[in-house]
Amino acid sequence: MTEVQTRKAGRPKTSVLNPDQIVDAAFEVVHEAGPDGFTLTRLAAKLSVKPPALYHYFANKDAVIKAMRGRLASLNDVTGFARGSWDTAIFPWARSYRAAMLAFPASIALLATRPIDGEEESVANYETISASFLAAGWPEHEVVTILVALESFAIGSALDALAPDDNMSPGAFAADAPIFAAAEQARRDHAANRCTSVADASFELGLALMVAGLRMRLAELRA
Amino acid sequence: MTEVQTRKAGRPKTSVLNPDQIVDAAFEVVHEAGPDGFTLTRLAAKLSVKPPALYHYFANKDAVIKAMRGRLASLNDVTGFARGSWDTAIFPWARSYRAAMLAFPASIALLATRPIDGEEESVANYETISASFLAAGWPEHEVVTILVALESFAIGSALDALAPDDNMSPGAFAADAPIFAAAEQARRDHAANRCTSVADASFELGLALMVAGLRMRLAELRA
DNA sequence: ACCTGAACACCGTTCAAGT
DNA sequence: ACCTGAACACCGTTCAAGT
Repeated sequence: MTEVQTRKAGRPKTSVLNPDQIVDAAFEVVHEAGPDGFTLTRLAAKLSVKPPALYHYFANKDAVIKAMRGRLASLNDVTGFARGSWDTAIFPWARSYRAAMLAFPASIALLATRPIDGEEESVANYETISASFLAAGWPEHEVVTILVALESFAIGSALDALAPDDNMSPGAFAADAPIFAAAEQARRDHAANRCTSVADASFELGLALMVAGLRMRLAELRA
Repeated sequence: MTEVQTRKAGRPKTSVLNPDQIVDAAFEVVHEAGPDGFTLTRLAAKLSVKPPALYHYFANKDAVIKAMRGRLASLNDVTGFARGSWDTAIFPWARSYRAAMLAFPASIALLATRPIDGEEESVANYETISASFLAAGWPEHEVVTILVALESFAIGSALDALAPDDNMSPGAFAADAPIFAAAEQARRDHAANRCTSVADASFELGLALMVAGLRMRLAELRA
C-alpha cells in the first residue's frame, strides 16, 4: 500500500518525477480516496516522494487539479466542429464531454468547481468550437455563454448518471404522490424497453432540447 | 469582525446556541468566506463560541451541511405549476433550484447523487410539477425524464457559478486562440454592461433554450 | 535542478474538566 | 447539560539544506 521511502535528501541523479506521471497518479488517488481524500500528502506517497517535491512541478494543489482538467479536455471530441455544421457537431462533443467526466466519477465534483483558466488543451478545443459558432452567424458575445450552458448541462448530467437508477423513486412517500410515482415508473419502464438507462435518456433529451432551442434562436437572430 | 470571546469554561446559565441559529450562521459563513472558507472554526467564531461547542448540536461538519440542506429544501418554488402554465412555471422553479444548490458549494455532488434531503418536501414538489406536465399533454414516460434534464442543467449551472468569473479566460494561451479569446472577452463585457454575472447569463440562456425546445416538442407531439 | 526535513498556520475532531 | 481548553492527527505551503 504505502511504498517505502528510502531516498536521502538532495538532488537525485535522475529526476524521479515528471508532470504527466504526477497527473496519472492524481487520478489514481482520486479514484481510490475520493474527492475529499485527494491530498498532496497522499499524492506524494503514491509517487514515493515527499509533498514538497510536488511544488517543483506545480505551483500548488489547484495547479495539479488544473492539469487533470487538461488531461480530460484532451478526450473531448471537437472534430465535428472543424468539418461539419455546428448543430450536428454539438452532439458528439457533448457526449464525449459527459463521457470524459464519467470516466473519472470521483473527479467530477473536484474538477467541475475549479476554473479551466487557460488550460492548453481546453483552450484549443474552445477555439475550434468558437470559430464554428461564429461562422454560423452567432453573435460574438453569445458564443462562450452557449458553450458554458452546454457544458453545465453535460456536467450535471454526468453527476445524475452516477446516482442509482431509483434515484427519483418516491419511496415511502409514493402514496402521497401518485401522479409522480406513476410517471417515475413509466420513465423507468420506457428506458428498460429501449435497453438504455434513465440517465442517458434525460441527457439525450435535454441535449436535443438545447440544440432545438439554439436552432430556433439562430433563425430568429438572422431574421 | 471577530467578536471578542470572554466566556469562561463551564456550562453557561442559559444556552448560548441552538440548531437554527447555527444553521443561520453557517449560511452567513458560506456567503462571506466561500466554499473553501466554510470551516467549523469560522462558524464557531461567527457564533462567539469555540469549535467543540458545535459538537453538542451536530455530530460533525457533514451534519451541519445536511441541516443547511434541509433548510433550503423548502425554498424550491413550485407555486407556478399549481396556478399557471408549465412552461412559465419552469423559470422560477429552476432558478430557485439552482439558488438552493448554490448555498451548498461543498455538497453539490452529494445533492446531485442523492434525492434532496427532507424527501417529503421534494416528493410533494415533484407531484405538483408532474401533474402540471401531464395536464399540458406530455406523455407520462417523459415527465420525469424532462424533470431530471432540467435539474441536471440547474446543478451543472450551480457548479459553474461557483467558479470565478474569469473561469473561461484563456490566460497565457490567448495568443493561440484569438477567436475564443475575443469571444470570451465579449461575453464578459456584455455581462458587465448588463450588471449580471457571466454564470447567470449562461444559466438564463440555457434555461430559455430548453423551454423553447420543450414548447416545440410538445407542439410536435400534439400534431 | 530536484529532493528531503523541519517548520508554520490551519483544519476537523475528541475528550477531560469546569459550572 | 453546555461550554472551554488542551490535545491529536492531518492538511497545504514555505524554505533551508543537502547533493
